[in-house]
Amino acid sequence: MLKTQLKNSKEYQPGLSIDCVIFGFDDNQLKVLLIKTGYDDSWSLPGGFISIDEDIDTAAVSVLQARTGLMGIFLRQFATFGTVGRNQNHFSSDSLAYFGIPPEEEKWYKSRFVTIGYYALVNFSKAIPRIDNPSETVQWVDHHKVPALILDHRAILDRALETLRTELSLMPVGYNLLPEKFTIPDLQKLYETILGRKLDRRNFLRKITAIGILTKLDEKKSNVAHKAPNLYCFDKNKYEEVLKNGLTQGW
Amino acid sequence: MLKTQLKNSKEYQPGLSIDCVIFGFDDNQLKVLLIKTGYDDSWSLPGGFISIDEDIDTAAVSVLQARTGLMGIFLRQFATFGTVGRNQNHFSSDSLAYFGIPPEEEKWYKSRFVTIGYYALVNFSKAIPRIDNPSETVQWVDHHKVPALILDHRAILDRALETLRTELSLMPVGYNLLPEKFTIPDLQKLYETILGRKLDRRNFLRKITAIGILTKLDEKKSNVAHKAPNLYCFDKNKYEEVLKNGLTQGW
DNA sequence: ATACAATGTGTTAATATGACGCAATGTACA
DNA sequence: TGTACATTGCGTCATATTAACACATTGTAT
Repeated sequence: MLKTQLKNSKEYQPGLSIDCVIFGFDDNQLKVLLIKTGYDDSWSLPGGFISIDEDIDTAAVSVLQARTGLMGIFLRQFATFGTVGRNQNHFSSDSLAYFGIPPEEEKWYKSRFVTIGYYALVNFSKAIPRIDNPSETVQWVDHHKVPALILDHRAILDRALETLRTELSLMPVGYNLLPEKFTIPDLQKLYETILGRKLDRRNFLRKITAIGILTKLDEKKSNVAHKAPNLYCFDKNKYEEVLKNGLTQGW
Repeated sequence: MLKTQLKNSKEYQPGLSIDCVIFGFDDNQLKVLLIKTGYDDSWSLPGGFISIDEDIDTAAVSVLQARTGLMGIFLRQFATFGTVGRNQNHFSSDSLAYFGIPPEEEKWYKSRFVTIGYYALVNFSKAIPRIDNPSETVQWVDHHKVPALILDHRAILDRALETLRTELSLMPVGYNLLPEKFTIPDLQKLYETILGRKLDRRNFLRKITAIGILTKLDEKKSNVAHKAPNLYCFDKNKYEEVLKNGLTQGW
């Protein structure tokens, strides 16, 4: 949550931070980008502070860009977390010293923080987890196998997933999580993973194609066992159109 | 936005405020509770600051309670607003002096603020608009006739209404906006007002009763022209149940 | 060649939705 | 007093949507 930026605390909006739940899809798993600090090997969501002259949305984009190297990503604010004790006793003086925070800045870091939660959907294959501090680890983790997280990050993650599930029925989400060319079974697995339940193959195909944002390519997936599924891509124009109007149906 | 609380600024979370969009329903109109300050007759959403030792949700409850006298209300955080310039040049030194802010506190008020938006649904007949400063006016305004508002409050209001519309299909909202006993036509008018379009009478009845949260009373509305409609009330238990599971259908 | 696992397409019954018809009720006014 | 009228309550029907399932097709593995 810290090392990405390191200005003087006066240059940041006080008492306010950003935390991002960055989702990716790979190996039929919904993964989340997590960070392990070198100080105490604790895991956390990637986050950062808000420059005093920066929109909160822009700050979120910065965090995302810093961690994944990606731009123009699907990014959405979903909730703000601000119970009183949420970051109480989080930073010890030792840890701040470890992170290179000068003593006169300690008070700022130890004060009460409210955090704005954003979630992002990224194309796993294009995202490169970035480390700007060698003692940090940035890692994709299956959302079923998330370790203990600092502060209330677990609750933030849960809320993000909950939001994603709800929004899945309101808009076509796959576009942001899959590579350019993909198969319908792939897309279905993505939906099943997010929703946490099985869907009927045939009904899924009918519904997803009925939306009208998929283009069937004259190409099949290669190197697969059994029958090779057809490849599809998203029709970006129609996708934008549907995003505006919203979807009606559920899954 | 100010006068509700007036502690020393050090007792508040810096750079962070709460704004509430309080909805009520009366005279077949969806109304919003607005505040006119005595200083320059400008209108704003009721809001306040967050005590350093107070959860943000609690702060929102406080604002609501201070303005409507109501407790145990449906209150929901919907978005956080934080573009850089949103409160730039909002408070002049003159205005702060008018509000009784000592000069040494000016810097705090003039600094950049991020605001957390909450919306509330209240029973109009039970809510008593409260004025804690005689120079202020607290008033219910038809959401179609909202005057110019300060800062980005118009955008906050719009987002709140948008959220309410979406949530209307996800949960039974009427419970919080209507008096204990009400008629189906009343409830329909509420839905129509929120959604901004007409619904078919007969289909509405079918759908709303199918949810199973309404209890038909052995009583008719009195003092009405034409045929007296039956009175209903909400079944609080079933309502809670449905809230948990969520609704599927749309309107 | 044949078994197998997964894909592509079609069918059908149940349910939900939207668009109406019509009788019943209670007030207003001749 | 009784007739017009707006509004309510209940029902019908055609159509759209959904869920559940059958079957032929394809390409790999043995």
